[in-house]
Amino acid sequence: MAATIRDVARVAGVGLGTVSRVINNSPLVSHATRQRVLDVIAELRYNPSQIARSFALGKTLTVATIAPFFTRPSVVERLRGIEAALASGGYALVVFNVETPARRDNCLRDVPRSQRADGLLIISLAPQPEEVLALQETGLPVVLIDAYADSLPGVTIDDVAGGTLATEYLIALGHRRIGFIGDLIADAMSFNFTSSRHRLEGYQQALVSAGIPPRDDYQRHGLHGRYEARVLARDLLELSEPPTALFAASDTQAMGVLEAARDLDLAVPDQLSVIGFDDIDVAEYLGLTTIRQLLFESGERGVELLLKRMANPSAKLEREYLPIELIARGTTRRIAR
Amino acid sequence: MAATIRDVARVAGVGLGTVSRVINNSPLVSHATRQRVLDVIAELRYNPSQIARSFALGKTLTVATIAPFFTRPSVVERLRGIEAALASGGYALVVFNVETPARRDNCLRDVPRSQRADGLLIISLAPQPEEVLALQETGLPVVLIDAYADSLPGVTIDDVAGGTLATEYLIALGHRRIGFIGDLIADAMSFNFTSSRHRLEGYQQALVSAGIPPRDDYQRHGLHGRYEARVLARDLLELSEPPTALFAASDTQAMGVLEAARDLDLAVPDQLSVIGFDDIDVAEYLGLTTIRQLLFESGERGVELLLKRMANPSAKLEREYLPIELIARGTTRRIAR
DNA sequence: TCCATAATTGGAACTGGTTCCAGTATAACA
DNA sequence: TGTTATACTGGAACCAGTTCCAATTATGGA
Repeated sequence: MAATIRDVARVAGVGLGTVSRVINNSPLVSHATRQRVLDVIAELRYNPSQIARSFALGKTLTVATIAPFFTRPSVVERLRGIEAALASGGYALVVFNVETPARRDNCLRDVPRSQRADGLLIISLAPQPEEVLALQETGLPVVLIDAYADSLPGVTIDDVAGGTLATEYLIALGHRRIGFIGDLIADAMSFNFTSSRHRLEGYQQALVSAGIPPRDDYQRHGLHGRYEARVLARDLLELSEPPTALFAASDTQAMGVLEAARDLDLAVPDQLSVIGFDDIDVAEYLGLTTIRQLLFESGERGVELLLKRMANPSAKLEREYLPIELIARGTTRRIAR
Repeated sequence: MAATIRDVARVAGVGLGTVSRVINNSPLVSHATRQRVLDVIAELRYNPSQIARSFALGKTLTVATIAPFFTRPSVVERLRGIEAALASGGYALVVFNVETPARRDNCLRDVPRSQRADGLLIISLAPQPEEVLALQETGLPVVLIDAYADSLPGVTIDDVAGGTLATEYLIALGHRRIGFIGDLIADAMSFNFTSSRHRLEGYQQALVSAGIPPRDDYQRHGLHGRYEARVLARDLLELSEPPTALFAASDTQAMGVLEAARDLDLAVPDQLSVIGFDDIDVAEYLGLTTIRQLLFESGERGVELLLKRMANPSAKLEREYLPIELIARGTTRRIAR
């Protein structure tokens, strides 16, 4: 059986409180006593129990993260930022991966309730109003990353502006027939992902502003993934009057578009321009034109907001917008009208 | 203040034990009593405290994972397998990301000690013998994934065989001048990564078996990463007698090789064959020939071993080898002698 | 030398669950 | 009707820390 603080106290011939003070580097212990206690700790190979400690303190020194599809490169990069920021603050990171709507709902309900963590980060999932209420009722500090909900703090980008930026760029290159490939609406609804929807909005706005009527048959939606995007894009590119440019709501989907182009022997960018979103790691490798967002930083900043909120739960609600940037690479080009 | 089990007991007019039994679905409660308690629980919005629960049970219902560079696609995929397997067992996953040798050592020392978790999975890092001892002393069940250490259970592949498989394939295609790109030895040493080293061994063995003397100048090592591999490969390909085929110790590095070939206007596979390792997601997209290993499954199997060990810590040491498989795609071809 | 103050120290009470034993009510049966 | 087995129920003891108050010892100054 592992030694407890009482064993240490007994063997060292001191009181419980003294051992606790030694463990916690309290200055209220004489040098001699501290040394004696430390010796006994080493002798008994005593390790304070984190659980007991958490219990007594009422803190877990842990932050939970709910992330959908945490293998998606963009999510991974955010998680990395989160982990880095937490580790430097002495917090551990518990990760809940969500791959089904049912699990999304369960996690959103149970994780805050379980009091496993002192704070919660939610990535890319926007809680519904009633879920927000339930969250607030638990009193657990929450910060959203890449998602927005009324009365919850968060770190996001302006996805509508991102969609506009991408589309305007294509328009500026002379494209008029511009297609969009994004997440399945129903799917996005059940998870309540919002980014693809907002990017689509931005896309439509840009078209309208340029006097180009958005065409329904140029907008396709499917499960998020390279393969699905490939199928959608192939379909789109086989229209009798196919788009000359495609805007994909994520780089992953843009990769599917590139595959579709390859399938159909369409040269990119000569016959088809492609623009993605996120600027994930492979985008550079592929020479993919895309909208860059600061994924790692979004994690870092989310943690910062969360820690602030944990320190002072009644602090005013902060919401941070990270910048986006067009990264022009080799999958887009100017066309003659 | 949140309600406690005592509040519920008082309001419901029952004993502590009864409430506990209701919470834990014990059959030893009459229907009427159960209902009354459940009503009070709902009324008070009572949520059992996980911490107190853990404390009383002496279990955290949590498993910790130490992973190096958890943004590497191969690591992410293993983590996904781990998370999936844990979630179905009701365990939460705490992740520690290691990106420096110092943090590696800290994590390996502190995580088991802190008793934050009921079990520990270590990915790709092989503990040194003295670290193994320290681990065993804590009594925490440990399973290694993609790593090997004496007297610790683990899930791995045979990396030497993988290196041989890749190299023999290139030899069978007629290549005689075969280069190798792998992790920096010093770097691998300080983290104690072993896979790249073992794949190199397999490579050398295959060459020797085929009567091809391994050449030192055909073996390059650098920090793990696409960019570093690109530089190494460019260097290698500019030798006066360059290799006709390159074996990269990972798909990420193989991507760097492909970039290098592009830099030097070498057509792949016509002028250069490239083979990678892991079969990560993008490998298929790139048409990269590679050695496939079952990453997701390695996480799942690791969890299974761990749970078994947690249930019975004195169970005999199990070590599992997952199969590997050559996936021939478009970056390799037969050459004339 | 004595007293006030500061520096240490000890340990009871507390955190919120689980467990298990003892006690009570109820049902079944002779 | 009494006896006994069975079904429930209550709550003390326990888990291993932290905190804080009271007690003790040391220090400094008059």
